[in-house]
Amino acid sequence: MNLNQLLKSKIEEAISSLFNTSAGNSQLQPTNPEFEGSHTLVCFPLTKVSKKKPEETAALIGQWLVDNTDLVDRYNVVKGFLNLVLDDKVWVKVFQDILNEEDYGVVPATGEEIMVEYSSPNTNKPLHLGHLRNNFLGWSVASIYEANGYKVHRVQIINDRGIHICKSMAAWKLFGNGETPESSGLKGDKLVGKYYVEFDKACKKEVADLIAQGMDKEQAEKNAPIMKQAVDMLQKWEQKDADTISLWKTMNGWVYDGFDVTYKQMGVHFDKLYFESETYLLGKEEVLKGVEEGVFYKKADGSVWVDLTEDGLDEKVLLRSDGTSVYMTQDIGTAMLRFRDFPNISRQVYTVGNEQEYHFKVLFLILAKLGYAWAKECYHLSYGMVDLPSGKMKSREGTVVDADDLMAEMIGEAEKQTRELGKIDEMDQDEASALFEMIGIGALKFYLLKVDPKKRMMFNPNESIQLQGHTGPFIQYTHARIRSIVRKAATMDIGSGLANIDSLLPNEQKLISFLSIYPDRLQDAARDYSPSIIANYAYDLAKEYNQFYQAIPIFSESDKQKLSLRVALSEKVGEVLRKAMGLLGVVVPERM
RNA sequence: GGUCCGGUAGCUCAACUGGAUAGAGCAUCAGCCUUCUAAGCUGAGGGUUCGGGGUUCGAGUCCCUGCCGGAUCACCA
Repeated sequence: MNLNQLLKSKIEEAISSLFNTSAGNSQLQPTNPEFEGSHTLVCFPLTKVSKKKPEETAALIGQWLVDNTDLVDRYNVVKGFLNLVLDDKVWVKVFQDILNEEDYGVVPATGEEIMVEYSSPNTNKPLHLGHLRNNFLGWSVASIYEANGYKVHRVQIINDRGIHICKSMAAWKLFGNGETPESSGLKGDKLVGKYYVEFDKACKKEVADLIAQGMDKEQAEKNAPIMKQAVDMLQKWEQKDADTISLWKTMNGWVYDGFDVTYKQMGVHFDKLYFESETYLLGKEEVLKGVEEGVFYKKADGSVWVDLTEDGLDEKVLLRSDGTSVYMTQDIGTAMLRFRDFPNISRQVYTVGNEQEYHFKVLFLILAKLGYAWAKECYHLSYGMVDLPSGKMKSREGTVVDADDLMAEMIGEAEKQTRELGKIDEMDQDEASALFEMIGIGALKFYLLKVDPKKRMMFNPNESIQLQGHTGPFIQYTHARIRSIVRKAATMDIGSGLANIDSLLPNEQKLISFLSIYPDRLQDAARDYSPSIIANYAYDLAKEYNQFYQAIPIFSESDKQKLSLRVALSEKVGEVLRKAMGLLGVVVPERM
C-alpha cells in the first residue's frame, strides 16, 4: 500500500471514529509550499458529517491522527485545510521501499496488448516539423504504455499509392533525365519531393496557359497535360502496368531509404509497417460485404454510402461511383488487417493531427456498425498543429520546416554552445559528438513533448534551440551532475544503511516525496495519452534536485548514514530522471 | 451556418480534473563559482485567467451567453 492510500485509510478511520459515519472518499492534496506539511486534507466537505465548523473538524482529525497513528508528527490548520506533517521516519521508510523495488516505476506485464500508430507519411515528400511532433508523441505514448505493463506494437500506415506519388513520377519522367539519389547525391525523399514541387510548378503554368486561351479554371486544371499524365499513371498503376509499377517501386524505394535516415536520427522505429497499396482492397471487400448485410447502401450511380445521421453526423461516401476506394475505405481495411495480424490487441491508438477528428469519429462508428467489438476501444490521439512565428506551415509557400534540417541545426547549436562552455576539453571525439547529438535531439524532443498534445503549439526556432531553463538539456545536465556525485562516492567508503535515520532536511523530504509520486504520474500519462505529464514531472524533479544540490554540500557531511542517504537519494533521482526522459525518447549523458 | 477545439504574466507553457495569496521558463533588474559540473542557485518586478451572468462553503477549471482565433463539415488524403 502506498503512502497516500495508507493516509487516506487512516483518515477514514478518524472520521468514522470521531463522527460515527464514513465520509466516502476524502480529498487529500499536496500542501501548498507556503505552509508547513506535505499532505493536506480539505475539510469543507466534511462539515456535513462532523456538524462542526471546518476549522474544528480539521483540528479534531489532525489530533486523532497524531494520537492514534505513527504517521503524523504534527499538524496545522489554516481555514478549512488540515496540513499534515509526517514523521520523518515515514519518509525514510518510503525511500527505503523505493530503493528495494526492482525496477522502480515500471509496472510488471499485465497481459494487455495494444497497438500504437504514428508517423504515417505520404511518400511524395520529406518529413517535416509536424511529423516530428507526431513521431515523438506516438513513440513516447507507446513507451509510456510499455512502462505501464502493456505489450505495445508500434506501427505506421504508409500512404504509398495515389495521385500524390504519381505526380512526382510524372514530373520525374518529364524533367528528371534519369536522375537518382546516387547521381545527384540527394537524399531519396528529398529527390522525390523535388519532383513533386516541379510537378506543381509545371502544372500551374500549364493551367495558366489554358486559362489564357479561354478555358475556365476547373476545366484547365483537369486538362493540363502534365495532370493528365499523372492521372493516366494512376490508372495504369491500378491496372498493374509493368513499367508504371516498376517506376513506382523505384521512387518509393528512394523515399524509404531517405525516411530510414530520418527515423534513425529521430530515434524511432516500427515493429511493423502497413502499406496502403496492400490494405485498400481489403477495405473495399469489407464495404461490399456491409452492403449485402444492409449496413451500407448503394445509390443509383453505384456509389456506396453509410448513413450516420442517427449519430448526429452526415452521410459519408465509402466507394466512388466508379468503384474505387476513398481514404475511409482504406482505413477500414487497415484496421481489420491489424486486428487479424494481432488478435490479442484490445485497442488501437492512432496518432494523427486534430484536423482529422471527424474522420476518426466516423471510422470508429463504421467499425462498430460492422459489428467489431474493439471499435469502441480505439482511440484517436489527436494533437494540435505546430505553428511558426510567421503563422501556419504551408508547403506551397515554402514555409515548411524540414525535419532533417531542423535536427541538424539543433545538433549544430548544441555543439556550438557546448564548445563555448568549454565542456568537452576532457572528452574524446566520439564522446563529444555523441553528446552534441544527445543534447540537440533531446532539446528538440523535450520542446515538442512538454506541451499538452491536444493543444496547438508555437514553434519558435530561437527559443527551441535554447538549452537553459525549462528544457531537455537542463534535465540532462542535472543527470550528469548526479552521475558525477555517484562516481565520486564510488571511490569512497560509504555505507548503505539508512535504518537509523530519524530526521530529514526539508530538501531531502521533498525529494523523497517527488520520487514517490513517479508511479502516479506514469499512470496519469497513460490515462491521458500525454507525454507532457512525464516531461513536466522530470523537469520538476530536476529543479527540486538542483535546489537540494545547491543547499546541501553532500560530501562535507561527516555523519556516514546521512552521507549515505544523500548519495542514495541522488542516485535514485538520477535513475528516475533517466527513465522518465527515456519515455520521451531522450537519452541522458554521464557528463556534460 | 452546424459541430469540435482553444483564449492564463511582454513571449512560450503549467496548474494533480472544483480547493488556500494562479505557478515555471524566456526576457528585464539585483546577488552567488577556493567546496560535489554556474547548461546551476537565490531574490525583485510583472495577472480583471477574453467580457458578462449563473451554480456553491469555494470557479482558471462546471453551466448559460457574447467576443476573438483555429479545425472540420468533399465521389481529397
